[in-house]
Amino acid sequence: MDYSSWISTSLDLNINPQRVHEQVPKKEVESNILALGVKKCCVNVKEESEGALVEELKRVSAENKKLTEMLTEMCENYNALRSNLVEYMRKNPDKELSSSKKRKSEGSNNDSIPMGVSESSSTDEESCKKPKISRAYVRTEPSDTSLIVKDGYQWRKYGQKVTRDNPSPRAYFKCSFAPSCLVKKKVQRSVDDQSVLVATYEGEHNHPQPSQMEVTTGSNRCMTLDLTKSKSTTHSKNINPKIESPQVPQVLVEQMASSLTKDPNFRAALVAAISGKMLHNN
DNA sequence: CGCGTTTGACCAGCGC
DNA sequence: GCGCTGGTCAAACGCG
Repeated sequence: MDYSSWISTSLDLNINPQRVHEQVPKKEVESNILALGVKKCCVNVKEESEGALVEELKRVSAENKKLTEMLTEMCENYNALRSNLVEYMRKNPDKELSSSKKRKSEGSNNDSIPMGVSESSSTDEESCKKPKISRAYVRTEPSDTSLIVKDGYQWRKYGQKVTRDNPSPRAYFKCSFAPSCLVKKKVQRSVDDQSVLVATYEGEHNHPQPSQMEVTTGSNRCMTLDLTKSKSTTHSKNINPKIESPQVPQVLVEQMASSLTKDPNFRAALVAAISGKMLHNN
């Protein structure tokens, strides 16, 4: 299975301050510019600057439209890929499971739900006995050999093993809040795509995230389809993704928007762009 | 010196 | 019962 296609959901927006006025067609920018423009017009009505603002507004609107189209296209691609993947898994039902004789509960919980995150499908009775299990796929730099997944929580590594069905080592982590928090995490590179880390979470955190910022600022990793934060990125419970929901594209959109607005680099670029535009127009 | 990581040893579940 | 395998432990080690 090749993850490289469906994981490339990044908008890849260039937030370089030098170019940001061309690359960030956010409605937020538009509204800000509008608001600023109105204020400015009230104070100092110049036909010249008014014309420039109208032109700028047109340009930003066009960019916003373009971005919307890109997003629509991306969602369509996502749905197509998802369909292909479901079809593939239907045709090869034992491809993923056949390679290992699953032990204990993991076997019944790792049924391949083919997206960025899967979740335990155990019954209510089983869920009372077994910790909730979910998966997250994280794209990393191919040259990055570490098995670190920035998910906002602090983890303590307690072991590493090379498993039979995957030449890449599997790292074992416990939540650093243990023993009060018994959540465990296993991280291993995908056997099909070495640039993809597969993080398997067991259990639920009983405490808030120590650091939300690490998710977006800690590294250059691209959290691909981390639907563990699909409901709200501000909520601490983040290990119960619902990937079967037909609203997944909307979730993706929300997550991307959330990531963008939380990204300090993006915010800085936004501020620089607006400031630069204001100075330029003055 | 304290804390986190590494890594070999050990344990337990499962199939034969 | 034995061997294989995944998961965990804990001493050694490194780093700040």
